[in-house]
Amino acid sequence: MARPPKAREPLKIAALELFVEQGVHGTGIRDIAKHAGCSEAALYRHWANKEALVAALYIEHLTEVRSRIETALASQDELGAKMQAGCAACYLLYDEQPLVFRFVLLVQHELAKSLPTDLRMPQDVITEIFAQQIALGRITGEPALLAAAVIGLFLETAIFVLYGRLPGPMSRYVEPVTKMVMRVLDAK
Amino acid sequence: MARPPKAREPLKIAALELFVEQGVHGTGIRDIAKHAGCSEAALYRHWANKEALVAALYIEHLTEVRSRIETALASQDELGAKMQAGCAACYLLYDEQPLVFRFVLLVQHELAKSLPTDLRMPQDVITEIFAQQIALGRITGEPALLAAAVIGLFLETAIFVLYGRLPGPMSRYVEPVTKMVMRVLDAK
Amino acid sequence: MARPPKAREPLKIAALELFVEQGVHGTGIRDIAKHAGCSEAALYRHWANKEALVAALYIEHLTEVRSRIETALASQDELGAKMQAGCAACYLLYDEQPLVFRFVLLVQHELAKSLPTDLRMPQDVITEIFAQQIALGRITGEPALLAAAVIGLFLETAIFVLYGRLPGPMSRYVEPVTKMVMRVLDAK
Amino acid sequence: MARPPKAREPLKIAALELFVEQGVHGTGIRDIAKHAGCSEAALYRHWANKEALVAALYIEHLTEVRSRIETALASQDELGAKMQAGCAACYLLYDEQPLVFRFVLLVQHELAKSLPTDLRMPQDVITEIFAQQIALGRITGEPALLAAAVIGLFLETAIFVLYGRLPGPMSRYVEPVTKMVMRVLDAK
DNA sequence: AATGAATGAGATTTCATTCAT
DNA sequence: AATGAATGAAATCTCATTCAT
Repeated sequence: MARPPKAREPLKIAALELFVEQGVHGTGIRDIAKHAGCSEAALYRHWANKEALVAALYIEHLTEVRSRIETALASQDELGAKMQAGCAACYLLYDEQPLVFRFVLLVQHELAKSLPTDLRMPQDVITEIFAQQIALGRITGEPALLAAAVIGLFLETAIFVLYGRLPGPMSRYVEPVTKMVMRVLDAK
Repeated sequence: MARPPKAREPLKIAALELFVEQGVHGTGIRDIAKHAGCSEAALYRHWANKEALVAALYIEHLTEVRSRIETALASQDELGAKMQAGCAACYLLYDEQPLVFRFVLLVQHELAKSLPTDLRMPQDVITEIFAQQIALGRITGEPALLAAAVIGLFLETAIFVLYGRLPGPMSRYVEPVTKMVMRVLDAK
Repeated sequence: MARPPKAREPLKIAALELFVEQGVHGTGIRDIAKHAGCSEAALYRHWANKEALVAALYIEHLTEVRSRIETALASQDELGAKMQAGCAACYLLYDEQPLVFRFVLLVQHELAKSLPTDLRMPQDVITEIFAQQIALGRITGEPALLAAAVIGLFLETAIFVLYGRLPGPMSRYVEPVTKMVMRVLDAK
Repeated sequence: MARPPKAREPLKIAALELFVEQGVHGTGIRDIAKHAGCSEAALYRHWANKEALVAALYIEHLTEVRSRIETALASQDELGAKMQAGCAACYLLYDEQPLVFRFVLLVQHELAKSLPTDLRMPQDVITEIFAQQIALGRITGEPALLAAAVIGLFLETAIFVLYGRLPGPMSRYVEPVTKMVMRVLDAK
């Protein structure tokens, strides 16, 4: 049996931190390896290159976020409760693991190309929920448009907190954001 | 009278196009010069360095967007009409000059550091409008939070169109987005 | 009795294939190990390093080729018969074990330095044969020059087949090449 | 007007020398730049990468060799005279510009892939000559096979000189090689 | 015994910027 | 004035080899 990987997790942690702090392009392999306490070459045993590392991190954390949302939404029956639960789940994540949330948020546009096209995104989850609710007659409108509105409302609030335009912690906005979301949805 | 500079505009156009397509970090001086049909050194005649070019472009276009919004908002008295005018102004810009809109939208996070901190942003404009409306008793709430919600709702719709999750043109969403914005604001 | 090594043969086969396809310098240890279905470290259990593997492969296969030639030449008395037998032996090898032939052929220049200088080469065998024949008065000329001519004539035909300039199989050229060789030698 | 290129020719000369001495794989960009007295980056203004430099050098010198052969062949009417002129032209090149000849000779197999498929090779020239001579009834046989035989005979003699198996200068072999070539061709 | 992780050294290549003409 | 050549520094990545389990 070969020795167990000792650099993999430190590399992931270092990369996440530095990508959030300095941006993906602003962070070099050197930086990551130094912070992880290993050689630069070690990175290449675990990921084909820097881009693959970024994509793997993004997919991993995006999937985590998506799962949280799915779990939260499935835990409630009524639309308002679903929205509140989903919002709470994400905003708590923001407070508990700010790096994960920020990474997913900040990196998304840099990756459009190199992602698998069949990756299920949080947007898909929200859009489907709204399609269901429309089918049930609870709300009206175009599912994708409602999803865009709700997600934007929800995310930009987090960005305002991120850039200091609104004071933290994030969780304090669960209630007011949920209310605004429900007004947008204009549910019966 | 001095003859007009020949390389300046082509360089700006090329830079805008390439920054949107490949990102700022992904675009090199050689790329820009080649697309502009001039030499690499020419760029340094007009801007101190690449960073200055990026900042100048961003400030110019952001200012344009902000001015459009200010003009549109000032052209109307009532809150609903203001929102509609501002939304229409921006979404028309999206359809007419998609590069400008995308540049301002996509490049913002890449630039957080290297920008003057006193730059007046569209967010400031919106936040002030809401502060005024609150002072007038037309709406209630925290101005920055309302601004975050409205801007997010408005922008994410554009991002959905950008990535093909919603069909274009952008201008078709002026009315429904305005309606959702007004529901968020819950104006009297 | 010790159990037989399990990785040795797969490594040799994989190395041979990859060296022929990609060149010695273009083939890495990881490539070889992956193709052989074993670990990279396994290679170092059987050879001191990559260079030693290359040299061992080359010497083994070159010796095989040389032995075939020696055996074939020794099996006949008359010069024409010798040439035909040697040619047939090699061209049959080409058809039966194309990798071996190509390896010896293509890799030789890549290796000039790292080989033992006292390695007996096919060229030496041919040169000696011609020296004998000259001593016997059957042919005239400079042995090394005749060897160069005959070997070149013989090898370049194989290279033409290798690159598709002449159709295979190689064995179809035994007779015409032998005839040309005999005309070059101008034997009595 | 920009400054004239000062590094291009020194880079070509250095590359040719080092490739012949140490092999293409054994020669690094560093080596080349140091020998040329310029920076490593200078190379990339003139060629896209190392491979492109190798290919450009090969094509340039191969074309030169091919032109010499074509000129020599065209300068004579009779087959024997053509062969002698072609052989003399190449062997003189070997003596005068040994680097060029060795480079073309040693590098050929490393490049099979990255070459334009429509590159006219010396082999094509020889094959066509023999096809013509066959059409004229001067010789008989398969043009490509005769070309392989003649080229191999001719080249391997040079390789023997290159590796010290035959004494130089190369030009001393013009006459005996031409005679052997004519015996191979068995011309009327 | 055998693995796959880890590494140091070095390779190629990119880049924004400066320079010489 | 304007070009394209040249550059130093750094980035990414590769490689043969050694190490720890």
